[in-house]
Amino acid sequence: MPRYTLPDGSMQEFAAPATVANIATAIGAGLARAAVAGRVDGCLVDLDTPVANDAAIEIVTPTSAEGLEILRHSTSHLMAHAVKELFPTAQVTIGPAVADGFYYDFDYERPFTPEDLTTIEARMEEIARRDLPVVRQVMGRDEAMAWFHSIGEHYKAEIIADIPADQTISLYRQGEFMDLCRGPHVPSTGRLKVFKLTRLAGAYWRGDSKNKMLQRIYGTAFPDKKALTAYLTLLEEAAKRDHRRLGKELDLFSIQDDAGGGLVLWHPMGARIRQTIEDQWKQAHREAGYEFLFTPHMANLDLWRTSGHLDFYRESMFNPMTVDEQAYQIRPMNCPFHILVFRSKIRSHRDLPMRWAELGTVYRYEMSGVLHGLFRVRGFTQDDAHIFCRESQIEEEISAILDLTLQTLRTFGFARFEINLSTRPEKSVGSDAIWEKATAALRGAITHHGLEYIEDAGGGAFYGPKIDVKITDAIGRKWQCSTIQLDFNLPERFDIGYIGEDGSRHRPIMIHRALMGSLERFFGILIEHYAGHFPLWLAPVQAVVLTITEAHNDWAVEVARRLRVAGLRVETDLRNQKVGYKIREHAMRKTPWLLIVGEREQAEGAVSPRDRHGKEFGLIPVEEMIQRMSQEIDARN
RNA sequence: GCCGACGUAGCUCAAUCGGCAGAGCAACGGAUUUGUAAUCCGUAGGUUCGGGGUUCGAUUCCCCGCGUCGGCUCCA
Repeated sequence: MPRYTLPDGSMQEFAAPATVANIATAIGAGLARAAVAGRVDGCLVDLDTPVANDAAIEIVTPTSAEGLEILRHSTSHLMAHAVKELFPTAQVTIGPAVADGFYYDFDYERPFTPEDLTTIEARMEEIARRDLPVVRQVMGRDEAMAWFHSIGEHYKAEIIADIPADQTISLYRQGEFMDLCRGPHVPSTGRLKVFKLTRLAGAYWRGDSKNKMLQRIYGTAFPDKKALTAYLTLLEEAAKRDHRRLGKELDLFSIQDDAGGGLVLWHPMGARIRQTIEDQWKQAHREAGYEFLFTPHMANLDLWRTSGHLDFYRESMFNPMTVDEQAYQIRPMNCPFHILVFRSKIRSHRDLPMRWAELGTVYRYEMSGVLHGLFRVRGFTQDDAHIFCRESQIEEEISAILDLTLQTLRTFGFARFEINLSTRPEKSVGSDAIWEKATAALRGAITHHGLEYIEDAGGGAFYGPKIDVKITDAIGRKWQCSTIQLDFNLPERFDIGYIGEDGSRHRPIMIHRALMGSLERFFGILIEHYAGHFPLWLAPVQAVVLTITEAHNDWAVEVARRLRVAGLRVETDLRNQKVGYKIREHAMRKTPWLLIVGEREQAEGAVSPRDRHGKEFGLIPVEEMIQRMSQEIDARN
């Protein structure tokens, strides 16, 4: 008499071993209908799996992350099934669920077309209507390989060869279609109702550019129509916020062939925003006890040899140039220069910690195909800093950096963070002792802030552990900008040291950190986060004074002058146009405040403000308006 | 770099089967003196991404190049 424990602690008792589906039915018909798989003592299984003994049972539905993943994975099989029916000579390869849906890679003699996608989708719907049971079966390794070879699915056979010997080889059959898969899967194709094929792409077999290029079809699936619609709406919203589009519309920046791909030209309005960002950054760093450095954009190649970049970073570097028969390298990083400054004289333990920041522009070679607006470029400015400190100072410094990081990100309107701690990888430099000590210090700094974190064991760089901070934007997308990395390698390579209290020479700890990462990329993220509606303190034009008729020009100019004196970025619009015309234009430029001046305003020394949402405020004296705007700006922190 | 799609005026887009390259917005000129998201009239604007080919004739078809966009890690 097996007894099954449910997540809420209650029990279900059966006379004989039941399947997961039976248990779901016993709990409720609605749950049974929604169920896609089960979790038995923590392991995901198909619904028709019998559970012989007492066990903890959980019914998995598409409302959970793993249930949705199963739904999508099953939909990818459905797609492969449809493709095999329509194009029998296509070979199936792999087809997992991914973040927003799923994909399946095929090897086929000709490229698929967008029309094929429509056909495949229609066939998928048809197969779903057949409501074919999806059945798991286990096969011997050799038998499975032979069978896949016999039906011409050589990729599948190759995959089997790579599956560890201790793992069971399972296959899933739906009608005539049988695919190698670990599972679990939905019980029948009829369960797949809401899906959509989204795009075609090339993808290398096993992600390796040395291998054959396969054809990838992306799609997505959801538990219900509403969720799919919501997803498509999000995509539209993201497209509306696209920084490349807004960058053009608002005249913020451009990237032109005449200069080169991945090289950003900041136009005046974009440059204003950047200056505001930089001012904010500098102020925060001064307050946090940083000094600023300026270092060159290129250096003798030997410097990069010493730093080791020439060995392990070469494919991201531009080729060196020749200067007076010497090789020079445009910089992909700033750190070696900061080390040279450190090394320029003898340092005492009393000097430490030293915090040196630089808005350092670097150049990195990116393959032409990966360049993408401001997000992936070849020249960008890092808000870089290096802290040289003693071992005993690590935790305190990391803690201070975390403070500065979160404070900075909050200022820019990000409130949700995800913190990742990456620890020692297999290949690494530095002693066990220092790794342990440093990792503990990082962990300590995070918990000291009362923050949650995700530990990525073995995910650190070879030269030290690190903390990465991800932010969530206004439409829920995550971006990693901030990084705090310990470095046990460069101090060694450059043989830097300080004189300790004991009079002997010690190796300092070096911390690399960037809060925004790349100014270009961060700017792109800000544009999309705010959808171009920058908060007042960042807006390139904070207010436009616009007149009703020419009779009010003098007053408009005077209003603008007073705002400007108060430190506000203001323009006038004196054109002989109707107010509606001018309002529309400035509204489209997303100007936060429009200050309308006419007869009444002029007579009373006032303006009639209109905010970016179209809200009107009546007559307000100029000085009061200045005060209101100043308060709005000060509220950013 | 590789696979696929795309490339027409500053922007957004049209141009039937291969037959005179167009519209709206923006720009410029003029009129209008206007109260909360587009006043009217006019003018100008083109190497149809570049090069080559097929053709009487190419924005259109073919080849090469350049660029843009979507992808190329997420394990069967």
